[in-house]
Amino acid sequence: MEGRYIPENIEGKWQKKWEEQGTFRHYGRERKFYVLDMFPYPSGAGLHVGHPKGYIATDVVARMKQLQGYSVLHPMGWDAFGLPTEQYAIKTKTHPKVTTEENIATFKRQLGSLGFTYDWDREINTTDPEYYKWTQWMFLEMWKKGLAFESYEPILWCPSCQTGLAKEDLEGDACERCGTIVEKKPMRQWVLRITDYADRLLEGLDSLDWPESVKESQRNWIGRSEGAVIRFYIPHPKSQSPNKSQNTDSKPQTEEGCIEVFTTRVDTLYGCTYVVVAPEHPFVQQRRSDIKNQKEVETYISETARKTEMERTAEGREKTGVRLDGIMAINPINGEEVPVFVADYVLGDYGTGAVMAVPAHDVRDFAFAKKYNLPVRTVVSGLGDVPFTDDGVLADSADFSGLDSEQAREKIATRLEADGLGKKVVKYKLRDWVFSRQRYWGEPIPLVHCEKCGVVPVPENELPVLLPDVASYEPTGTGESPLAGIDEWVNTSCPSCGGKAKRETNTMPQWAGSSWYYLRYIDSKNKESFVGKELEKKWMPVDVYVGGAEHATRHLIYARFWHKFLLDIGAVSTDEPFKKLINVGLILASDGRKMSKRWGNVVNPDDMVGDFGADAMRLYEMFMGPFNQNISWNTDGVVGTRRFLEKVSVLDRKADTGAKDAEGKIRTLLHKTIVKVTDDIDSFRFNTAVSTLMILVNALEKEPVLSLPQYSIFLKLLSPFAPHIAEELWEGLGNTESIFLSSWPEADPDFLVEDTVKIVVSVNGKVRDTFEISSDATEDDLKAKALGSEKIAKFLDGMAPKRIVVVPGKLVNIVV
RNA sequence: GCCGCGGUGGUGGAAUUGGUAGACACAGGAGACUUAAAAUCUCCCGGCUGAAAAGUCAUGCGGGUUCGAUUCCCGCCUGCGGCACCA
Repeated sequence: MEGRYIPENIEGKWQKKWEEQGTFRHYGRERKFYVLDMFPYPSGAGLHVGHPKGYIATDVVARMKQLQGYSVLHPMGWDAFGLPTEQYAIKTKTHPKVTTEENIATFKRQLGSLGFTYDWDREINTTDPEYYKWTQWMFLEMWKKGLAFESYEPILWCPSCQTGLAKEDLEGDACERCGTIVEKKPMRQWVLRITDYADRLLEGLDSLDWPESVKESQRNWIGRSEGAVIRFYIPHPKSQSPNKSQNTDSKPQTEEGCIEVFTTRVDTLYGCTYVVVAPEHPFVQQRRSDIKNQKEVETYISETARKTEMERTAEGREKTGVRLDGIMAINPINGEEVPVFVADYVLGDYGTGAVMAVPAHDVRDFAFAKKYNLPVRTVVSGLGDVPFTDDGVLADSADFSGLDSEQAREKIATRLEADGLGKKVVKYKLRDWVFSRQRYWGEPIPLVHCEKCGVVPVPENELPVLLPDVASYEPTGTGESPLAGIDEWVNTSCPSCGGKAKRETNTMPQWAGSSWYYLRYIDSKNKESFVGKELEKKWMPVDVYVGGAEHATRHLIYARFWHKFLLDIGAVSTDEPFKKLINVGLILASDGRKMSKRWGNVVNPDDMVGDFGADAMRLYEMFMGPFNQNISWNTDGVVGTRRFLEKVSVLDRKADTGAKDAEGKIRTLLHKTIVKVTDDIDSFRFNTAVSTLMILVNALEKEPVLSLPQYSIFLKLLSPFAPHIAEELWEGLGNTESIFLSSWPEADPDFLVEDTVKIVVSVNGKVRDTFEISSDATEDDLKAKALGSEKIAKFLDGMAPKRIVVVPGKLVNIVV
C-alpha cells in the first residue's frame, strides 16, 4: 500500500545516524540535566519487555530536555559483579568475565533496537579493573578514616550461598537471593560504619524529592528512637550500698555491678516492676556466681541460641524467660528493688540488650508479667485499657506526678543525668554494613595482613588489586573465598615492612560498585581520579533517577552513605547524589504474575520491535498506565499505538507549504497540547501525554490542510516518544538537521484562550442543560441564558430559584 | 500492631485549589468497502426503565460538610508495600 509505515525501514537508519553524528552529545550548553537509570545486572536471560520501561521514560525526558536546550547526560552501564554469573561459571566452567561480555552484548543490542540516546562512550562496567580500581580506592579511604573495620561478631550466613550477608540482604529471615533461612555464624569480616551516618541519612531525606513510600522505608530502616539509657545498680548479695559517685561516667554499655537499659518511655520509670536482659547479654556471665539458679538460667540461654531468629521473634509467640534468683536491681529513681529476668523477647543487638519492664504501659512486658505473676503498676493515666501505651498524665510518680508524659520524660531524664544514673540517647535499628563476601566474583578487598604490621593497605599506585583467575569458582564453605586457595596470589610481601604477608581474600558485596557509579559516568575515562572536580561540580547532583522500588533500603541507602563519605573527604561537592527519584512500576505478564522463564509468560522486546516497531513499543509502555504503577502486559495495546503511528504517518500528506496557520479551536488545541505534554513529561505522567497527542492527531486528521509550522510543532511533541518516525517525517519536510537539534515548542498564552466556552446548567447540582457562549460573557449573561433555557424551565416547574451560583467559564447552578 | 500508597465500566486507565464521572486506548457489537479475508472507515458500547425522547442509580461501604463531592471531613471494609517482641 502506498505510503505505508514500515518501521524497519527507518529505525535502524536513524539509530545509526544519531550515533554517528553524536546527536545526543551536546555537552557544552549552559544548563545541564543529568537523567539516570539504575544500571542493570546483565543476566543471561536478556531483557523482557518490563526492563525497558524505565529506560524509555528517561529517554523521553532526555530527548525533551535536549530540545529545551539543556546539555543532557544520559549514560548506561553494567552492574556486573554478583552471584548469578558466578553460579553460571560454577555450572559451565565458563569464566564470569566471558559470560558477562556476552550478556552485555545482548543487552546492548536489545537496548539499541529501542533507539535510546545513551552516550556509549561513557559506558561503565563494575567488573572492569579500571572501574573497580576506584571502588577499592574508596574502600581504602574508608579504612583510613576508621570507617571500615574488622569484626568478629557473629554475622548472618547463608548456608546455601556460603557467604556472609548484610541485614539488608535478607527477606524476613531468609537469604534474599536463594530463600534459604540464614544462620548466625561467628567469623571475621569487614564492616562499614554506616551507623555513624544514621542521623545524616535520616535528616537528608527531608530535602529529597523522592516518593514518600521510599523515604518512609528508609526512615523505618534507619529506625531512630529517642530515649534514655538508665542504669540499674545490682548490689552484690552482701554489700548492699549502691555507690552513686562511682557511676558518674555512664556510657551506654554494661559494666559489672549494674545493668543499663534503654527505653523511650522514661516517663514510665516508676512503673518498672522488673528488669529483663537478653540471653546474649554479658551480665549473666559476669555475675554467674551470684545467680542461685545458674543451671536453669544457662539451660534457657543455650536453648534460645538454638532457635532461629524467626522462631524467636514470631509474633504472638508465648513469652518465656527465667528469673535470676539472688539478683535484684535497684530502680535509680526511687531506690526500689526489682527482680531481674533473662528472656528472649528482649533482643541482644538492639539498644543495650536490656529493658526495664513496665507491664502497665507495654504490651510485651504486660504479657510476660501476666504469665509470671509479676506486679502491674499504673503510673500513666489516660483513656484506654491496660496495658495503656499512649502518653498520658503521670500518677504515683513522686514529685513527677501530674506532669504529662512528654514533660516527664524530659524532667526524669534530667534528674537521672544529674545523678549520673542515666543519659538521654538516640538509638537506631540500622546496623553496620557487613561488607565482605566469601565468594569469587566481586572486587578484592585491597588489604594485606602482615605478621608484623597487622592490616596494611595496598598502596594507591598498586591499585587495582586484580581479581585473579581460579581453577574453581566454588565457595570453599570454610568461610573463606575461593581466592584463599591461590597461594601465589595470597602470599605477598608487606607494603610497609617488606616481610611475609597474606592478601585479604574476602571480596566486596555486589552493592559496592553501584554505590558510586553515577559519578564515574561524568568522567569515565579519567585516570587521575574517579571523577574530575570541575566536571563533578558541573553535573551533580543527578536531576532525575529512575528505578525499581525494591532498591529503597539497599542500594539507595548504601549510595547515599557512600556519597556522604565522599563529601566528607572532599571528593564530591554535593551532600545528596539523587535530587529526584522516580519509581518505575513493574510490567507483569498478562496472567498478572511476574514475567519469568519459570512461568513461561515472558514477552521479549525483540519480538515486539519486530512485529510493531520500536516507536509503537515505546509509546505503548508509556501509555499503558501511571508510570510508577504495576500493570499487566497486553500485546493488543501495542496494536493500538501502532495504529496511532499509522495515522501519524499519513498526516504529512496534509502538510502544505502554502497553508496558513489554522486558527480557532484547532490552534487552541495545539497550544494546549504543548502545555500538557511538556508538563506531563516533566512530572512523569507519560500516559496522559500520549493520550493528549492522540486527541490532537484525531483532530488534525479532520483538517483539510496543515501549515508547516503547526505540523512541525506536533512532530516535536511526538518526537521524544516516537523518535524514529518523528525524525523521518521531519526530514521529509526538507529539514537537514536532526529534529532533536531544533527547539521544543512553547505555547503562546494568547492562543490558549478559547473564543467560546461550554457552560453547564444544573438544577440542584444535577446537570440539565449546556450552552456555548463567548468567553468574555458576564455573570449576568450566563444567568440570563441559563434561565432562558426551555429545558431548565421544565425543571423549575414555575418555582422561583432560591439561589443561583455562577462559576464564570464553567457553570450555572440553580437552587430551588 | 505502626507507617506509606491505592480501591472508578468487560479491560488498562482519565478527571481533584470541589464544578458535565468514564478522556484516550483495548476488547466487544452493528454497518460500509471487498469475490472473500485482512487492513481501513462510520456508528454503538457503565447498570436499570424506555421504541425513543428522557429518567434514574452509579467512582469499595456507611455517615457528614456543601448550591454541588471520585475530589474535603469522620467511621469502617479491602488490596499492595515498608517496619515489626526495636523497648
